[in-house]
Amino acid sequence: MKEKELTSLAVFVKQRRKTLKINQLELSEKAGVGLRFVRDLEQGKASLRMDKVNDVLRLFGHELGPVEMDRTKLWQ
Amino acid sequence: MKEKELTSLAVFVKQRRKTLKINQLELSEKAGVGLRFVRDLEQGKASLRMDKVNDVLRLFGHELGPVEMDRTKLWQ
DNA sequence: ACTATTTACACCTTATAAGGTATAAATAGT
DNA sequence: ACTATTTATACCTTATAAGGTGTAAATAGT
Repeated sequence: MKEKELTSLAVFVKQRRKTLKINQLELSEKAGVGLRFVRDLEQGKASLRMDKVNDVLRLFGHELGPVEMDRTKLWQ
Repeated sequence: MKEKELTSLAVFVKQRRKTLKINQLELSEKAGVGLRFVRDLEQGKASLRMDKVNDVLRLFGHELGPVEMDRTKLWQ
């Protein structure tokens, strides 16, 4: 049981992709990134490159920016 | 004249650091990243690793997340 | 203006993300 | 249940970020 933490970013991308009714391959092509990258992104990999993530987010009219940490994370 | 675009993330970090009255070296130590990384971050380097950026943002109670693109960027 | 501190930039090495391919698992459609 | 499609995981190579060191430029303090 891996229980990998699903980040809000991962959830965001997956949900947006679903709304567009496209699969990971199509998303990767539209974004100009590799299929493997989209997979890693939706799986919550933490060490991705910002510029590549932004290539994907741009399709949804979004980009990476600093947001307040959710308070449950603040004390560890 | 380089005219490197200063991203909102870069500005955010620099401003927060200033309010804490610490220099780049101190920030890098607190965050557990290299000095060079902090420099690149404040200079707006686009290809940084998300996890390292988050190591810095955590000090300010923030983290990377998807935010709406500012509308001026939407059509190029 | 002078000096000390801080920040920027270049070169180099090492660590690792990105991406391809292949396979397995999961999910959806009938 | 069966089958097709989609998604996840592993192995490998290549590209490049991270970080150290050194030097130059910029900024701040007097």
